[in-house]
Amino acid sequence: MKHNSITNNIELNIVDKFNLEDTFNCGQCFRWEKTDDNSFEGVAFDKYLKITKKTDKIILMNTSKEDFENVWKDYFDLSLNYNYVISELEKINDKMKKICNYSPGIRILKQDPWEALCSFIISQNNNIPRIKGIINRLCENFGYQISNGVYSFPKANELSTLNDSDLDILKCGFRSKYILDAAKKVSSGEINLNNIKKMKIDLARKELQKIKGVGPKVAECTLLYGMYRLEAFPMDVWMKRAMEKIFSDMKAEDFGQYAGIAQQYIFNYIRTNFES
DNA sequence: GTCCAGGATCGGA
DNA sequence: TCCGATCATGGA
Repeated sequence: MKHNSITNNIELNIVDKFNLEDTFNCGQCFRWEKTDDNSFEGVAFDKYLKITKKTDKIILMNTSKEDFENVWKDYFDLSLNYNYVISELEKINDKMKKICNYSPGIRILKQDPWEALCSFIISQNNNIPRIKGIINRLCENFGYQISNGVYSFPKANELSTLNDSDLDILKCGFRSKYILDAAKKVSSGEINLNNIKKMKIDLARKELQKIKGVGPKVAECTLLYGMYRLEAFPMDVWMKRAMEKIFSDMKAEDFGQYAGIAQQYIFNYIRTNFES
């Protein structure tokens, strides 16, 4: 018989400059919200978490040691030394150094591959508040209830049996048929996300783009946020703007093995500093 | 009313 | 291969 695991607060001494607000609000995830008491709450891998920062500590509230070891430690990418990553990125040039200094507390969240794929299909030609709304409705209508008012992200096989009109409730427009195509191909095994995760990146890109509604940008986001491929470098309208204005002499490949993290710092910088 | 949002697809040059 | 129109929806 399975007994309840002991829940408790888990305190982490802040490694690097880990900043919750920047990490959750930099456009890589859509299921974390700030609470009245200046914490954040969200769901990942079917687990709810409330997390907060107090001076020199990050506090994971009411969680268990197992969940920390099995889920959150990886999810928050706690094994990677971001001070080292930043020191490498700063070698690129002075502009990159300045941008690293702007929001050095961002970490790449190691999200579930299917959730990342599905979320970024929804993100196309869309804005972040509406993306969050659509994903909320997706979870409330087709996920299962984890606890009061908290829902899981529906799995591919849970969506694969639906038809187009079932998704009308999401109000996601032309993206419905893309979500269903992805769900069918992933649940049938025609597209195997676990295999793609380990492929050479060019082949991985091609495989993901076999799904309708998945082009270069969505594939790149899936690789970076859902498959921890830090060399992936998503180029959206903001990044194109930044590459023109700031890095006109550079290409994605010039940012090295941590290009994805560089991209995240650049994206956050240009999106929160847009002028003229 | 027009424009835009972490784009992709389609048809026609 | 490249380019413009189009795709739903909602907020500014």
